[in-house]
Amino acid sequence: MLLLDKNSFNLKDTFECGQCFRWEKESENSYIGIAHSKVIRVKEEKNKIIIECDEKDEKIWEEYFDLKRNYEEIKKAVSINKMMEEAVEYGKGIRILKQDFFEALISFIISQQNNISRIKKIVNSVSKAYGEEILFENKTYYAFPTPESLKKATEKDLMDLGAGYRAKYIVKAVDEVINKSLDEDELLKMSVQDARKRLLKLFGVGDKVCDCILLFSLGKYDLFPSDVWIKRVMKENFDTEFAKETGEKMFGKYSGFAQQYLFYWRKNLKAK
DNA sequence: CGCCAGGGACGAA
DNA sequence: TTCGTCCATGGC
Repeated sequence: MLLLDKNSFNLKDTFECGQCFRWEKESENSYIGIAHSKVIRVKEEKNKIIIECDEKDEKIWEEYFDLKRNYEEIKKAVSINKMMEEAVEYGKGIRILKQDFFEALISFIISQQNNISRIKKIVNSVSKAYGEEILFENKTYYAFPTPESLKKATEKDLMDLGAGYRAKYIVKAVDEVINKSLDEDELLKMSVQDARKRLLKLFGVGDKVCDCILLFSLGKYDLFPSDVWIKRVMKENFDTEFAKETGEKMFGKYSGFAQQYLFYWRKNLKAK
């Protein structure tokens, strides 16, 4: 069990800002999620955030929840104008989760041209069909499948689970992970530019999905993944069609954080 | 019914 | 290089 000060960690902001797909609200002040083949509950009580976990796993969750990072510093640094101040204020409890590489790879392939509730639905059905069962408080949950297990899924299987035209992308990505043509450790050793180039070679992985994988699982925080919402907010506020380039120039090593505050704010709050 | 969703492949110009 | 068009699917 990890006990944290509530400052700069809000459950709703972190789990519902669109970065992850396997967390569900359990009650007014608790969420249950599946990550690293474990089910875990995070609660908010008084002024504390409580991560219910085994003592032996604390290191895992410390990394997953990015607990060592000073988010107050980041928020100050990206608050470069009125809009950013507003976006940061709206999403001030966001932490960028460090998710499993294979899970992020497949999940963000699924995310393309899709909406968040359906992404979650598909990721859950894939997990239920190919992931390991986890029993938690007398309920069965399913871990995100290993590459070896997901290898059993054919394109048709994945279509039947709702993946749509992305099914063929998933099959190929799984193959490349299995045969080590795509390897997490190798990506980590590369420069960001080289890691991008490698991921962009994958069938069905373009700029946006590539940046999400790098940001949300490999800790490349100097990227500014640009989807329709980010393009919209950058166009509206900076009159630019080049959201990614402009964002990365403006926010540098904090691009990924800035991007997440903006996405969450623009998508949920601003009408029109 | 048409439009949209955390896009990308593909062929045409 | 850039630009249309198509791709599955469900919610509204």
